[in-house]
Amino acid sequence: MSLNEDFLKPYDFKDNEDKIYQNWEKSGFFNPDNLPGIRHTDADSRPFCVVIPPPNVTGSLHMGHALNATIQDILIRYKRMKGFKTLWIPGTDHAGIATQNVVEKNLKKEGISRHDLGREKFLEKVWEWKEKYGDIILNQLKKIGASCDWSRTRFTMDEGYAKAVSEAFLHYYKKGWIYQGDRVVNWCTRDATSLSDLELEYKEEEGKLYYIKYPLKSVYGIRNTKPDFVIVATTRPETMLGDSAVAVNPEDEKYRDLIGKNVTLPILNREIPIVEDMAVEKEFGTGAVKVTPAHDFTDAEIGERHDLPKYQVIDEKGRMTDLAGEEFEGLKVLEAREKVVEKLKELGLLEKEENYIHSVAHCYRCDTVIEPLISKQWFLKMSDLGRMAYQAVENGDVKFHPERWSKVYLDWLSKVKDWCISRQIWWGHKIPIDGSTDVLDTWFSSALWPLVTLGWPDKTKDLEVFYPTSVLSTARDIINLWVARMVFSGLEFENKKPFSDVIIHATILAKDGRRMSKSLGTGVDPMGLIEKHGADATRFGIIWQAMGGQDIKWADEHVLAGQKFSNKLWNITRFILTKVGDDFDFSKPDNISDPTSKELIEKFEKLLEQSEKQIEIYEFGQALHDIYEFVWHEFADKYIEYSKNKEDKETKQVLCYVLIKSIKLLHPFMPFVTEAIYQRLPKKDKEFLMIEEW
RNA sequence: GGGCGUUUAGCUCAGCUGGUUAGAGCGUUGCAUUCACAUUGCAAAGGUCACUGGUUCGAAUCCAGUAACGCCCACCA
Repeated sequence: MSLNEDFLKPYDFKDNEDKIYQNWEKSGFFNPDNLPGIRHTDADSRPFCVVIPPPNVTGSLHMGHALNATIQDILIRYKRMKGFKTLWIPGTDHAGIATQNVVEKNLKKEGISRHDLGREKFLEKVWEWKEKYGDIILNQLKKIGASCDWSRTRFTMDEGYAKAVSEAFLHYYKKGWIYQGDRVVNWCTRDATSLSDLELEYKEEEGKLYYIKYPLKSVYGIRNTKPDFVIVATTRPETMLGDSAVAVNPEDEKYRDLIGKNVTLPILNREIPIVEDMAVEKEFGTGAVKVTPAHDFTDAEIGERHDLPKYQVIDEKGRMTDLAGEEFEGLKVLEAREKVVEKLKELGLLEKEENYIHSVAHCYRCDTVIEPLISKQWFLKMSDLGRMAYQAVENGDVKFHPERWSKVYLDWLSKVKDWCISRQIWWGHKIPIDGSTDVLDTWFSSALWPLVTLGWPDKTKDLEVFYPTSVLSTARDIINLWVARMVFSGLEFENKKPFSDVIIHATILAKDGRRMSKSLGTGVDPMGLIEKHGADATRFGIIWQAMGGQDIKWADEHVLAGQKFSNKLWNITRFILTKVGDDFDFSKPDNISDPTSKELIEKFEKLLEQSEKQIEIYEFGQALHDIYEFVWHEFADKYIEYSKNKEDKETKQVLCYVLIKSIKLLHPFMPFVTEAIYQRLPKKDKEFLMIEEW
């Protein structure tokens, strides 16, 4: 027979990948409604459904996305070929603060701030931006071969989503689980919004520990033999202006006699009490601590226990308030710090200062130092929800892979605090109570993702058929931020866990083990790899290195190996087509008489069985290694060489069988080249390898 | 302060429940090009499996401890 002309040169991914993807999309088979019925008797009657962790609309694909997309696509393609009704829902997240920041930054180039525009106009700009750039990342997913059902694409601020979010909020509200409270929150003075604990990034910083003398009221001017001061140590002297007590540990001998007495707060000359509290560490500093209930989390709790007044001395913009006193009002925090220290020196009340390294919270988006301050926020009670989410994993309803990540999840939930769900930004879902200008934390809407993508709160067919979904694959850093919250949302609103298995995939690091990041210049761009080596090769390179969930120190050469492997498959096919000519046989050989052939088939059968097992337990890297080893070194290097001086029908049949089965086996990993090969096989009435039986 | 992970060939990593000469990819060296493929084949070099001690007939693998590196959590002001 004559070969297609393109078979006469090496495999060219550029000639094939885009074309093939378009044909897949045109076929409609990404949509389970169009998929030919369940073809397997062993297929579970349940469909197989995955929701994509929606990437931010601001983003473009990074290596983590590429890994995660490949993992999900492997599962989806494998299950589709196994005959399951298979659905992968794509979409994007509005990513409140992140997106608002990007748009603000763009406006800044034109010299405009969001306040110049006003809320409504600014939001128009954000929507414009979203329409223009929001789909980039989805198109990049197509490039990598992701077989998502694009007709079901969702956005966390689309119409249905807004309805769902408000329904969820009101549901909690009616249950009495949502309340408003004056609380110390993590405040980003740049973004002018509160942040949750999970949105912070701690960094080790060099600071100073200041030892300040607070004059003892009761002995002031009476005796000079005993120390006249209580000395407290602090890294933030400016907050002393908001002090309402000094606290000591009740078991601390040094201060036992002083409990209940008063000291005079220097500078402001306010009289404040000395209280006892277990939260105070005897060993730290002097063992006595200043208490600033409006600007510190621990202090707020101490204040609560002792009914202390709260003096807010720092405002939402990070400037000192009138309560800080005339000479400090209006100063920035750091300016105030300097001035307070100066003043204390003047008064002779600064005992000493020490260099001190401590970790300081920063905004994870804009890197500004967090200012804990008291403000009115909305909270969601976590006691019941937290327990529900905890139990789902504890009793094995939801399983983590690798299992060890369940510990991270359980540890966090076992001491979870109420969730501050309000944010003072503009881009997001408005809190559905009249008069509130706050928006909800982005994760409030993300928590509903598996529900809303299937139609909730409406009782849709999709919800009935596909909920709960099967597997969630995601990164470790959002186990608490996102996974835990989806679990309790699912249980609360549909009475069912949102998914059974959670894959926590590897983190891809730069080759030297550092984080991949744009600013460090350590990032590798997956789109660049696809451009250079093809999507199959990129997927191969990624999965080749993804062994057992271990972190990956990225090594490019495996992508090259993947590209070579594509070409190898191509040439194996070319050889077999040339050899068997019109005798191409798609049936499985039985009663093999030739011992070499028999041995090969036995090995192959074992590989098939083993690969299936490995995919089922999410050991994709190992599966790929084994398949590669067999196809290249058993089949090509040995058997094909052996077959060269054999012309019998049996040998030819074995060649055909192993080839066709191998490209099926590899299709979930390398969908393009395998499809390209399949399309060139002499088979009547064929559609796509994508929907062939595995 | 807690928790977790890693340490095997020059580099990136496999090695499951302990069992013959410890494997792969890339790299290196030698040989082979009218033979499906040079994006190739054949062959070779290269490892006291972090360290110490223990269990065992037998340990890269199990146990205890040490060290180095990395990550996460926590209210040390």
